Amino acid sequence: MAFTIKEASERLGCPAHTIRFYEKEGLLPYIKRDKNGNRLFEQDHLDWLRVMTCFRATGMKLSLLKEMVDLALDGDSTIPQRKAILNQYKEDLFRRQNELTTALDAVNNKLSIYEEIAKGKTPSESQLLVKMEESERQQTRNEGLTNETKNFRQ
Amino acid sequence: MAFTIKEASERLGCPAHTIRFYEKEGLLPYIKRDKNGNRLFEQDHLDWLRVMTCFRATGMKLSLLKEMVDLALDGDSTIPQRKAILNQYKEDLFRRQNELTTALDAVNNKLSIYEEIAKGKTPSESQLLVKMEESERQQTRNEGLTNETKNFRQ
DNA sequence: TTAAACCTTAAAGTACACTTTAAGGCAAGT
DNA sequence: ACTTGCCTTAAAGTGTACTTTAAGGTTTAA
Repeated sequence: MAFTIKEASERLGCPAHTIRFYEKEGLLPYIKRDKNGNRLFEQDHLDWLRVMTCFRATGMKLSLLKEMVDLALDGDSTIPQRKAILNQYKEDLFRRQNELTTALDAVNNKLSIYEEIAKGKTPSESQLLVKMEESERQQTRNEGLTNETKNFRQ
Repeated sequence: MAFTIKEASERLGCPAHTIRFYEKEGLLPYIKRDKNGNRLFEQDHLDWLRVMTCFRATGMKLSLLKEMVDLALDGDSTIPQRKAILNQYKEDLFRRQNELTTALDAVNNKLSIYEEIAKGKTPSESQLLVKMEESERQQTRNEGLTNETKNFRQ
């Protein structure tokens, strides 16, 4: 069974123009056409598009996807190269996971500081993101000073 | 104690030009200057820069960082807005975590398919990313056919 | 005193991934 | 016949975040 570009677009939640762009970039080889030249997508194309969307959302560049497609077109002998690419990408994914964890910690810390301020408590000096709050509470004291002498601490 | 831009750059692993760019965009208020106009960074600035780098690496846009800075400059009364921004961002982080998990699953699946191929096994029909391999093994059979009749399945 | 190694600014350029625009073909319904 | 709605292409435009360039000022060591 074959799908029109609109059906593909709807199924993937991906703009038709983007799909055409991907095909033009060589990321989606061997798309057939009907007698009017309209694209016909097979389920396999949708599957691969979904994978590309997934990899793109997590930081893989189009150029790397292109490399993988080109290697795949060259046959099984390129599997070692493709394995190397995916293992490298996997490292990237782990690094991103760590970055997300760090960012979540920072956000939660910031939010807890807001709670402390709401309760009228003084936040700890050493915490990340605390200084910004302190500077805010200095703002009234800073009024009337020149820019040069303001001691805003982000 | 104050740091030059080079010292700040080295401590953060962030190009000096990027730091200047951030200051110009209003993300780093109240940086002092020495008598020659050279920037002097306090520890607080480095701390905030580190937070911005952390948030940037996890998808926060500069425009949102700018909003947060501007709100912070307006004092404690803007804490509800900043809380809303951070809670929204937290949702983004969770979504990204899910996307990473999905991508890792897809990568591991792909890698396991490579193993199966190495062992000469036929990969399961229904698995994500399998079709690409199949199409590769079809390549030899496809030779001699026109582009139109090729049935490459990505 | 002059070269190296910093620093400054403004502005232009780059990378990436779309996204939009313009111009037009085909088929089905009224 | 003609409007609607789908499709096509090539090319230009956009947004984001830097990054590089150009031109020049200051400090320090040889």
